Amino acid sequence: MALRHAVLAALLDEELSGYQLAKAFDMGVANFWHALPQQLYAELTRLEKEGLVAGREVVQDTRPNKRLFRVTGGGLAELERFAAEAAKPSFIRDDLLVKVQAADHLDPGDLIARLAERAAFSEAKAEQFEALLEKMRGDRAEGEFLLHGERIGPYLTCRRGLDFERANRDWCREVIAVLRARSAV
Amino acid sequence: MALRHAVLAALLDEELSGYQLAKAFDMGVANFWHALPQQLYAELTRLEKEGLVAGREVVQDTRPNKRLFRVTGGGLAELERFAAEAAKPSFIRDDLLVKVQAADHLDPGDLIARLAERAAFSEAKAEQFEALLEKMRGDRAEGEFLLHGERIGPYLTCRRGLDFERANRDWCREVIAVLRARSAV
DNA sequence: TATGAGTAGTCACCTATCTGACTATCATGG
DNA sequence: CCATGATAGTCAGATAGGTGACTACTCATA
Repeated sequence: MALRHAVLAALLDEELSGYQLAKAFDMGVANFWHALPQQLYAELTRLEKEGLVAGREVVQDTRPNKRLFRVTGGGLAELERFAAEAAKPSFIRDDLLVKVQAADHLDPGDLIARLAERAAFSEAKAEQFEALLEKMRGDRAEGEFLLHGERIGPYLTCRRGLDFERANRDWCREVIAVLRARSAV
Repeated sequence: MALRHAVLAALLDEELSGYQLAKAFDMGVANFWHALPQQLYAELTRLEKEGLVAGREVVQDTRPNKRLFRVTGGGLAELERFAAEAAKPSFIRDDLLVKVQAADHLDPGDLIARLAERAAFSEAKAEQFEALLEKMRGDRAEGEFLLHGERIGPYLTCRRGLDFERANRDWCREVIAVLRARSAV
């Protein structure tokens, strides 16, 4: 159950509402975890009950009221504990890879269409990540920022996300090229 | 529910028992999916009930008997259907990334230890994949194999797995270097 | 003046996946 | 002769994660 830890990690730098957190999980946090809003609200409720985050009601006149959450000392301790235990090895789990595995027995046209979709998606994601990275490091050079910046955690995970999406995009294009070349023969 | 499709894809080229399938899911298939033996036996039972795979009993005198499964016409049709529908975008979901996201608030020593573990793990995985790729393409050059080989699906997914693990390894090493440099300041 | 998009959040259910314990038999090494 | 590991498979139960439907208010725009 690392969703709870992903939530804690995302709340470390900013006080966020469930709604804002859901947005974060669609952007920056998406580099390392994914969750739907419903899961996040549920997790925040649990975390608050356990004292790992603290919420405070913010009354807004022009919009619906919201609850902002921040990580408590207990929450930070829980993250420390989590960071100290061995991380489970991660693996790709991807529909598209399953389809390519079966490529020799399937219609290449369908496959090429899926690969092209994914290449475009990964390209767009990569651009988002690049923009995020630029925003985080400001006008500093990357080396300088990584050595002296205050919040490098999100930057480093975003870098991993960027490389991942670029690799996805390149792989999709290579597979498309291979399938096309074989069809042409 | 793509586990069923991962199982079908894995059974396309070879007739396998549940036990052998579990081994495949620990090696080659691990490039795109992961599952425990229990899940595989359960899935095979379901697939057989739906007529997507067919099992046959093989009596062995020296070992316990086993059931070998192959994909039926219905199973292949199901894979075709699956390949034609849009693939869900995949995302990294990784404990280690969660930990790095929180890096600015945690003990760097713990983190560096986890990163070093992962780098070693990814390095080992990458070597396994390299060996698998060599085995698959035999003495042919890669370009030649991809153009004229018979079973390129598993090769292409393995290539993706190799790149993924190499990227993991490199990223871990970079993060370690950054954390060390900041500690030294 | 509807209509849709954005903000903010909740409920109920379902299914996928993981954990841990279990039964067998045979082969190998110490 | 006993322990270990490989082969081959099963069951029960827990938890994580996903799906779909829903409320309610405000703002912009067509």
